[in-house]
Amino acid sequence: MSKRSAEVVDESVVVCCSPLTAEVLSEAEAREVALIFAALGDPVRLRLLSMIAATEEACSCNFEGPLGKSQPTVSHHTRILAEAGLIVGDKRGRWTYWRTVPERLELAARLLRS
Amino acid sequence: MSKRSAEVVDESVVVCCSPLTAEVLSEAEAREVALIFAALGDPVRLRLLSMIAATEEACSCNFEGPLGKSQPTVSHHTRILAEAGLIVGDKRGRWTYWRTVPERLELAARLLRS
DNA sequence: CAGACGTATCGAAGATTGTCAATGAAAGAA
DNA sequence: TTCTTTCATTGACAATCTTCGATACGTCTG
Repeated sequence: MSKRSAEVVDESVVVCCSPLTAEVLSEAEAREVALIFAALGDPVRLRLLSMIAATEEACSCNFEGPLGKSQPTVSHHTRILAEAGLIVGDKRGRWTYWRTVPERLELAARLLRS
Repeated sequence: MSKRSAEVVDESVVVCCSPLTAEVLSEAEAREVALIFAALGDPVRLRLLSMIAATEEACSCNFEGPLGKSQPTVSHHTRILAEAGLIVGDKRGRWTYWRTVPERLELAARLLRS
């Protein structure tokens, strides 16, 4: 969380509906959309995302083992996914429970449909 | 082209249909899917892709100006998009004409739908 | 309170990536 | 043939990214 919290997504440029193939992207639009796909462009984060999706209410401690990555590394990746708006974390007690943001995934999918 | 040609996509792991959120990805699957999204995770490549989609039969020389990038840089990005299977190049005479691969974009979109 | 636990942050090492000047290769024009 | 044009490749550098050990922070337990 560089700004305020993991669930804050920069909405300075509103990425809405039209597919990439419908009109040429401006530089600002491209920069924001790239943030979403870049978050999806890492194998560890893809597996992390699918693990979070597999269980509602997944806590970070469940990921280190299956991913074979250290705790700081897992924390780093959850942060990037959260900054891209793809997941949100719910801090309850000592644990942080993560869940996906279906609308954000749907938005990304819409961008790719022609 | 590290292997044979820009349009050859490594199909060692068949990425087919089921969304990321349906089941936990294996490491090999994640690695291949990440290749697609990583290709989409750069602003210059996103604009390049949308430019190619905007005109059927787009030649590389049309991109340097609008993108504000050098010719080798444009070539580098078209190669990455091609290796991800998102575009294919048709070399006719002196020009290379690029076009998108809708099925590949549709596949990427399907991976994101829950 | 002190200790254990889950997570985030810091700092640094190593790998990967984006970029461009220089060069090469292939095709048409003169 | 020689020159020009279009694109790919090479080599190099800076910026970014992935990773982890060390450390700090907040929370629960005893």
